Amino acid sequence: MSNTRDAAAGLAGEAAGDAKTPRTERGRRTLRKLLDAAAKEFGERGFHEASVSSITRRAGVALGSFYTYFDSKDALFRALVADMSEAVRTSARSALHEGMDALTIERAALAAFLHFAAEHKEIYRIIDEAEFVDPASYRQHYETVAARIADRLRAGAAGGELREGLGELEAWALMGMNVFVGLRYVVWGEGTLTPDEVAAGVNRLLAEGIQRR
Amino acid sequence: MSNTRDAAAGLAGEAAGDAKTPRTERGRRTLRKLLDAAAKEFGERGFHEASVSSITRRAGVALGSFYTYFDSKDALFRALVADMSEAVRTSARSALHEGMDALTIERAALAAFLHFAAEHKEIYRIIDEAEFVDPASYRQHYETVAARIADRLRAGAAGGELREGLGELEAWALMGMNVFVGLRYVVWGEGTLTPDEVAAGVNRLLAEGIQRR
Amino acid sequence: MSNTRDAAAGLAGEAAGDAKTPRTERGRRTLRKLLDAAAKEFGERGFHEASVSSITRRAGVALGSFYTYFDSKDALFRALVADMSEAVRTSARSALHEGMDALTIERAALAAFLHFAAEHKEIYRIIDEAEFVDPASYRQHYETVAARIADRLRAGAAGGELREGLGELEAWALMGMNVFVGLRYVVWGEGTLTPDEVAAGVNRLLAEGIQRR
Amino acid sequence: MSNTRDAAAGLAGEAAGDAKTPRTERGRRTLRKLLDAAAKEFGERGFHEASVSSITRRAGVALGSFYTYFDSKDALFRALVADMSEAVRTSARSALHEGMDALTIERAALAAFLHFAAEHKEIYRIIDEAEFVDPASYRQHYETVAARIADRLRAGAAGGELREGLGELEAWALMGMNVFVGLRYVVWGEGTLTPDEVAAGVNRLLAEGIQRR
DNA sequence: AATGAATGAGCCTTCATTCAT
DNA sequence: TATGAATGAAGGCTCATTCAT
Repeated sequence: MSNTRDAAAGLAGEAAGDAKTPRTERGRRTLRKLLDAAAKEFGERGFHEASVSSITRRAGVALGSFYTYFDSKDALFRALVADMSEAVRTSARSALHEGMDALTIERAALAAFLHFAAEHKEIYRIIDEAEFVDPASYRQHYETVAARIADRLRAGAAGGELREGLGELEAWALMGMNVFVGLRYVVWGEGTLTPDEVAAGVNRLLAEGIQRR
Repeated sequence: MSNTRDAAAGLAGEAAGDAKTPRTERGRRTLRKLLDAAAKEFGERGFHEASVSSITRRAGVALGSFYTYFDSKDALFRALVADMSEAVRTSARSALHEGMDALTIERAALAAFLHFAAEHKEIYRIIDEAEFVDPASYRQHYETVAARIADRLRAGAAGGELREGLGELEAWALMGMNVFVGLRYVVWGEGTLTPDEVAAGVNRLLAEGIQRR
Repeated sequence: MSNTRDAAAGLAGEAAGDAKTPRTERGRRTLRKLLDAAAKEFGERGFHEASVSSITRRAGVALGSFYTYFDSKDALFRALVADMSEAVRTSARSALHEGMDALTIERAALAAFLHFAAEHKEIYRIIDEAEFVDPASYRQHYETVAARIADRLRAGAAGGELREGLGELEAWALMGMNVFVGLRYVVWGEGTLTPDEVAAGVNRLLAEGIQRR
Repeated sequence: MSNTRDAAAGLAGEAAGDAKTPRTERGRRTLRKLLDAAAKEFGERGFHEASVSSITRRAGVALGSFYTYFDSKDALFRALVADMSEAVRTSARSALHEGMDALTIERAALAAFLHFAAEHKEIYRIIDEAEFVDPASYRQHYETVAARIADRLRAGAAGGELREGLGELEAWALMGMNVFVGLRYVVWGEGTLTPDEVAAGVNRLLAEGIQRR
């Protein structure tokens, strides 16, 4: 994550709240190595199985150096969650363009998310584990995403493309759909459907529902 | 969980796979106390923060007694996940009756799930944490639930109530909706909507979709 | 051991000091089963790896029954060591006959010991481990054996068959030879030499020494 | 052991196989303290009664430091056995000089061993206990020593000083003598005979045997 | 006598964090 | 900044022994 431009932005932003700001270029590189190693380690083994020493070993820095950049293992984890949360939202946002109709927007957002998840499978484990390690950020992540979706739904209704009465409830439902199909078809794979096929299928369900007409 | 009739059934069934069967009545009581204490402890503190010794303290039995009934902390957790997984499915199944139409069935299943979750809030933490502690059972839980939903959707389509082409993808989407609205409105509460209102709202979304017609 | 006549005698004798005497025939059988199971268990796994519960499991009796016959795991071990110690000495004694000359006596005693060890390989582990579990009986065992050997050597010298001046030192040396060749050729085997060949070789060494004449 | 020159050599050699090599001088000191404390602790209480925490307490280092240098209590024990085994052999070897005749060599080797044992009484307990804790190294120790003795006996025979036909069997017998007289007169003491007197007595037995001539 | 559940002290090991260099 | 040794609290698990039936 943190080796992409978006993440770099994220890092400079929210993640900085938990990481200590390096003063030298060398320090900046060390911090980057730690963050990358941590994303892999947490993604593969989960927060509790991951150890600070294996993260530093992976990053190729000394154990003690860890505490030059983070106050604690928890702080690193929080930085990472914030980083990823920001990155997912950024990826969705950048998939949306002027002039798309409301349904197309939802499809594009889901497709973007699925592609993102395909490249960063750690994201599920890391954000899900926040429920246990840092409940506040877990909750905040989903509330923020839901709020965005709700805004789009209301805008669509206001624009006459979507039916009236859509709001928070529908946003959460929609978000749940997206998360679960991502888990099933992207993370667990078994490659039956591509991200775009999944997005199309879900979009139809979203548009028409399941009732025969 | 294990103090409900359903759970008792579950215990005798799958959970027994991980717990050693007591031979005396006293032993049966001790096992029950341990399971109940564990559900609370894991629900409140999560797997890693929970300690065997605090579970036994809660249960009012000696530390060593734990190992009379479980091979390890992990084994207890697995027993609990199996127990809960079984119990959720049982609660949904028992809400369905002959003669319900396909959409009503989905609404009833969701409402049942929400009511169940309201009474057993631990279920979210415990099943979610299985992703980290026992990934196999986590996956199996959701795959089993999805398979049931998919069956119902196909049956509804066959019966002419639902549109053609519904299958696994839609089942996962539907399951995701249910799980997330449960998290938002039941577990996190803030009491804005009752379980039945949530079920009704989601059901409408499911039936018609979001498109204006 | 304890299922041989000699051992039974031993049991009624010294071992009784550590085992509680059963009052009924059923009790006698249970005690016997425990002793036999213990000899196997201690022989295979050593004192510390052996557990009271696995001994009772092997013996086919309930865990609690153990304490009907022994005060502790240590007491059982002591009983066993005494039992074996007695049995080894008995086996050597019974190999000696009137009219044997002094060197033949030593060869017969060693051969008897080696045959005994071949049938009761546990003996090495059990007696050796006494050094750690019950040092007094370890020491006593070897001192008793050495005293017997010393007596025989002195008798041989008195009878004019052996040279003058033999005593405790030579007895310990002789005992060490016997124990080590038993370890090498009987317990660790590799079947290069039979007990009788070993006894013959050692006896020649004993008779003539190693110097060229 | 490790505070002697020989042991220091041993440490750098075989023992290093089980201990992690320290990178700083301070680390080297800590490792040394642990090894010395362990030799005492194992010698006094035996492997099972010794606890890692009492070893570190004795060494004056924190509990956790133990695991900076050893993977486990077992690994420490193995390191110690290798260390001691090496040290005994070294002490014997260094007692032998050019020009000694075959019998003198054996006497000198035994005397050296007895003096060594007098200063390091732990050696008996530690090597003997290897039979239970690490059987492979126990066996290897004695096989190595026996092989050395056998080589010397064959060389003596080739040189015309010892009789023909000496080999492995006689080596084991000789080793057994040495070990047992060491146990009796050095470890258990009672100071009746000095190491040199013991060595002389055993050497005569070895040279002439016990038969009257 | 026999059974098997219950007890709890004790031990090894891990690992986040701090310190000295 | 960087390094790696040092620290010690904490926790899972074993098992000899005792109890209740």
